[in-house]
Order: sequence, then C-alpha cells, then structure tokens
Amino acid sequence: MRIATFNINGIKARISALTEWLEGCGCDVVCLQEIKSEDRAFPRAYLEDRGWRVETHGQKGFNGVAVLSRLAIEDVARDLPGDGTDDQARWIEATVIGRRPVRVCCLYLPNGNPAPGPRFDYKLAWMARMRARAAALLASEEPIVFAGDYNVIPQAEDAARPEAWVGDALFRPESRAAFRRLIHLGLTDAFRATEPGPGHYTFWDYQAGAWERNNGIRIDHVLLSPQAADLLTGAGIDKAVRGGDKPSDHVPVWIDLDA
DNA sequence: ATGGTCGGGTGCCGA
Repeated sequence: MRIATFNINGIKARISALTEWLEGCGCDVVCLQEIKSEDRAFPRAYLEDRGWRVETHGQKGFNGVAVLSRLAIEDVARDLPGDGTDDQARWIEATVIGRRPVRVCCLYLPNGNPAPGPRFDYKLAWMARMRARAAALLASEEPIVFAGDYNVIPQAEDAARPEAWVGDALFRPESRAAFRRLIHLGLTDAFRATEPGPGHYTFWDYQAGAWERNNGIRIDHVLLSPQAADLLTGAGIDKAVRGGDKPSDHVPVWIDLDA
C-alpha cells in the first residue's frame, strides 16, 4: 500500500498538476492539505470519475484537507479533538482497507508565524491536542499513519539554510520540542527511517528563486505507529514535481507499507 | 494586487 501526502496550495489552481501526478504516482491513498475550498466546491466528481474515493474537510478560502483513496474507506472523522471553539479545517482521519486496515490521519498543522504571539500559541496548543489524539489512537496497537504538512523543520539538517529560520515558528525550539514529543510517543519518521542525512526537502518558497537555488526545507512528514513502522518497506520525496508547470510550493512525500 | 511570489476569502491577508 502506497500512501502519500501533498500540500497542493489550492485545488482550483492545482487540478491539472495534481491529476498528472496522481496518474503516475502509484498511490493507493493520498492526503491533501491546503485545498482552499469548501466541500461543495471541491472537484469530487472529477476525481471519482478517475477512480478515487474522496473525503474532504474544507472551508472557504484557506486551510482544508482531503483524503483520496483507491481502496475502501471506513469510519471517517473530521476535526482534531480538544477545542470545541477551533473552526479551522486541518484534520481528517479514516480507515483504508488494504490487505489489512490502516488508520490514516491527514493533517495540516498551523504555521504559527509570527512568533511569539497568538498564532504561535495556537500552533503549540494544536500540537498538544495532536499528541493527545495520537496517544489515544496508539492504544489500539493497530497500524496508524500521520501524514501531512507539519510546518516543523525537525533538525538543522532539514533546512538548506538553517540560520535563516532561527526565530521562525517552523524552527523555534518550542515547535521542534513539540515534534519530538510526538516522536517520543513511539512514532517513526518514515522518511528518516529510509534516508538519513542532509539535503532532503519538501518545500521551496515561491520567492527569491528558492527552487532554483535549492533553498528548501523538510516540513511534510509521515509518522508511523510501531505497528505501521513494522510494515514500512520504503519512502521518498517526489522532488521533480516542484519543477513542473504551475507547481505547488510543496512536493509529495510517499511511503510503502506491506499492507 | 507586492519587495521578493503565489493562492484565495478580496480590493488584502495568509503563507
């Protein structure tokens, strides 16, 4: 089972590039972030006609997540528990049925800038809520995948120019510590389990020729429960997508599970 | 549309 995560930065602007990538990626399940669309405006029928089951959790204008699946989907849940006043569409989870079922959580973690400030407070509170949700799911001892745009640069080696990110909400010690608290639950960073070392990025800013200079950061991650990590056979970053026509500023990250 | 660049809710704001 191949599962990917891709922050598409707007479904309307990305439908062509997304379709082209979907047709060649070999994915069974795709987690999308920043669909920037209400559910009723999402091109559900277009994707269903191409063989995908579609579950969305959108809102007008920004944020928004979706799960596409070639496999049967069960038990879809929207919103991250823990704050009934949070109306931002950043979380959807569902069970996909391969040779065995896998719980897939698709997340768009808050950016948090400017930091410090209320946006940064919201990011850290959201990460604490995610930790609680992950701990609750881990009690099932089933394969669970947490795939999405984490808006966290875990280590200096995950940025081409780490010095440029000091003080940014994506690289502040509090954000990195909260990411480590997720890892310390027993989760595995699937890409890092496969590809150690510097020079692997998933985001290049549209500004200042970041792509041409390879000035990237690794902020899109797939974390695995121990039972999912047992099934991991490969992981990768589809870097070439960034050089295509009308690209997102993020590229897809994928994993293969023996499931 | 801006500083540099994209996306959308718009005539800017979020990233």
